[in-house]
Amino acid sequence: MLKEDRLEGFIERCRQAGLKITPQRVAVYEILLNSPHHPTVEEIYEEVKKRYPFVSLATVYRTVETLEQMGLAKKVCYWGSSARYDANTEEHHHLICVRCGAIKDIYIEDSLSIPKELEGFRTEGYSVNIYGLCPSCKSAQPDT
Amino acid sequence: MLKEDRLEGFIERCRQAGLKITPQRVAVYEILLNSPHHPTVEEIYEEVKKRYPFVSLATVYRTVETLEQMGLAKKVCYWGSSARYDANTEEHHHLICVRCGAIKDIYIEDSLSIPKELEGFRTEGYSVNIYGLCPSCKSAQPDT
DNA sequence: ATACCTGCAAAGGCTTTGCGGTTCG
DNA sequence: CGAACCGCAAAGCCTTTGCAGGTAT
Repeated sequence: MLKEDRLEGFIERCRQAGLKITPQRVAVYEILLNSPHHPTVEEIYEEVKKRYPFVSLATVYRTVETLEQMGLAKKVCYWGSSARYDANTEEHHHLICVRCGAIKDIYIEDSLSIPKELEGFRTEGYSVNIYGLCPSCKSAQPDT
Repeated sequence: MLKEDRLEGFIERCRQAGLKITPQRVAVYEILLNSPHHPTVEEIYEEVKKRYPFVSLATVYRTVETLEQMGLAKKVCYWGSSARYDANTEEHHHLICVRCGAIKDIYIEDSLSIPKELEGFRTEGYSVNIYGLCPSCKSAQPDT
């Protein structure tokens, strides 16, 4: 789906839900849509600040939480440090740098067929995280 | 590998590394070995306190970090809340309850063959997280 | 004896929350 | 106009750290 359409869809869903369409809110989602590197809240905040210098970090936190509840973004957790967000709703996996925490979307074939019921759990989905060193960390740390 | 052997191995490796074998340290590892539910640091702390009432939370944090560095435990991250630890070193995946955060080890066949080099990353390993509702949360929340 | 380790308490990040003023619809 | 939202600052977790006393080797 195109980004413009996704932004439109977001605005439409806000209307339906009685949520106000504020410039900050739109900016956060738009920035997230255009960030392939799964930014942290802080990073989103820095971007939003370029457009709205008086925005507060709390607003960004509140907005990403709203997006998550609407199913338009996912919190991507990783060892330590802070949470990152991902607005890519297609099926995909993550390539994660164990040194700097960078996250990259990856589309590989996987033939995992997860049963609806597993060990008493009702399953809803799954994710694959692949760990490694990203190109820049790889060259910074030749061998270990 | 048997738990007793793993505990022995841990003690042996501590000796080699010049690390002292303190009762607290051993207790943390032993408790982790016997906790199939991937306890949080707080939960490990509560268990250790049953044996050593004066243990401090900081010690548990320091010990799990040591275990992680030795490769004997892994930090298992999950959305929100606090980190959990896993001393199971066999290849396995995780079944995670999205409601209460409980984590269960799972052994399913997966035929993911991850190249050593992927999108410029040097890969080291991967993990599969399957999300869902655990038995007790499932009954507490019949349908949603 | 002497590293290393522990407990305590304080400090440090990240995230959430309360509140008064503001803005969208 | 009124509900929803924002910015600010304070408070809340979880986790780490500094320090002085204690313990394993």
